[in-house]
Amino acid sequence: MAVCINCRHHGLCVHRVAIFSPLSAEESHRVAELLVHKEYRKGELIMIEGEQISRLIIVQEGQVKAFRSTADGREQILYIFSSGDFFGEKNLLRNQPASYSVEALVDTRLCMINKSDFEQLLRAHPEIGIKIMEELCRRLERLETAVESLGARDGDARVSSVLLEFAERYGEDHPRGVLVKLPFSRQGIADYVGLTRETVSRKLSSLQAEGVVELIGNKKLLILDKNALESN
Amino acid sequence: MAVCINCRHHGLCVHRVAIFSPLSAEESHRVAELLVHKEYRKGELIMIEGEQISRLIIVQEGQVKAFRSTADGREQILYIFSSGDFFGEKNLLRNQPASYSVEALVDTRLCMINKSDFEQLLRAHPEIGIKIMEELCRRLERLETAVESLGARDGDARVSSVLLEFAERYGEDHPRGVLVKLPFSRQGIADYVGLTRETVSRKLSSLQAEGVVELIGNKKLLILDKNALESN
DNA sequence: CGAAGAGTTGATACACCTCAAGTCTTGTGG
DNA sequence: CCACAAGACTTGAGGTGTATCAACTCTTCG
Repeated sequence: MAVCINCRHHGLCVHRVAIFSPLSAEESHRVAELLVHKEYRKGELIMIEGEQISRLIIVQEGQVKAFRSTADGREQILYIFSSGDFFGEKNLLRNQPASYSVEALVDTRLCMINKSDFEQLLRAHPEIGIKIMEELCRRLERLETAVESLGARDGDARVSSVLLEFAERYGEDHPRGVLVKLPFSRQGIADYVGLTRETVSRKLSSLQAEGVVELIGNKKLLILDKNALESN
Repeated sequence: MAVCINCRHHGLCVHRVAIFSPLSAEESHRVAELLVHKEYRKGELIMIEGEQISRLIIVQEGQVKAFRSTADGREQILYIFSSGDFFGEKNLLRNQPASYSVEALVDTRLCMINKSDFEQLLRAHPEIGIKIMEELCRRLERLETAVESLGARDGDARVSSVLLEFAERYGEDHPRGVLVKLPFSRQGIADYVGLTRETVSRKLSSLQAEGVVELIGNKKLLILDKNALESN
């Protein structure tokens, strides 16, 4: 059975992907054979807004950001995709070009499945369609919250809510609170919440001065008073 | 055949709904019998954020807004649903409570299909699932654009792009440009693009002064120079 | 015709952006 | 391992755009 090297070394990557969970063990192996793998270094562009790709792309290991660039040179980050997440589905489901660009935040390994294989799989396993719908609903809810945040909340509230979001996704318990590994630089946080890096820096500093968080270098942060963040 | 009065009078409402387009004529009639109808007056609340509804709700005739309310009393409008659009799918697909409230913008007639009937339909007609995925992708793209607009664009650009969006959806040809029936009051536009009603009013006035648009009462507007709006 | 609601316009305040200087961190080559 | 350079972050000062508050006008409808 011709399963790729990556999959042999790291466990069948198909198993990490929620949308393939309806597959039996045997079917998983067959799907694994359809997958093409590719690696990207931190900072490399994986997909470009407007591009017409014809595969579903799955993050096997690593982390990427999906973003749009505006005419005046600003960048708005829409999603962070990690291990098990997929993108490129718009091309498959609606024949539309990519509505955002994707860049690796760290060294990242991807799997890709081409359109016709994917369509066949979808036809054979309608439950995969259900899984995809669930994921699309989850993204809709995330974006609805983002729209609310960007449209109706001030800077303090946006920074607070992004910290809570990161705590939820990337936080780990710590004797004095929650330790969060930040997926972004200050600029990245700024591009995610629609502020400038300077403003994000100032907000974080004042949260630290208030004793709500403790900055640990530039890539980590300890949330001491979660309630204070939630009350924003 | 017990098809409801509304449907007899106005044509089978099932036919207006894109997601039911895979159904044959006979199946449409059977689905029509499963639908419950309800009417709402302008301004009435149809669904409340956090509510656990267990039906898919379809707009048969009229128009509604979907929005979230923030702690400080602001409102962020997320979607405008018109004839043929559906909502309440989060409850069905993910067992999640409603992530937004829905209010009638004009007198509106709705159809509802309950959860188990819908699930049965989805199982019998996987193409309906595909249709729903397509629609979810469309909404994702709309929200991605909204996030970009709210996060990385200034007030002028937001007003320009909402006018273009309305022109696309509600505009009709006119000798001097495109005539747009606005679905919202100034406050509504403000709640849609994340500004205040005063600011929207000022932006529209200055667009009029520049000869880009012509305000016709408060509910209509004529776009004279579409290019000028697009260059924002 | 009058009242209530919606829209406009003006003055002021303030939050965030911009620009700039300085500090801290990270990575690289000697 | 240290020195240095490049990049990231912080902090400050000043400008700008939008919110806020307030007065006024226009529209709608009983």
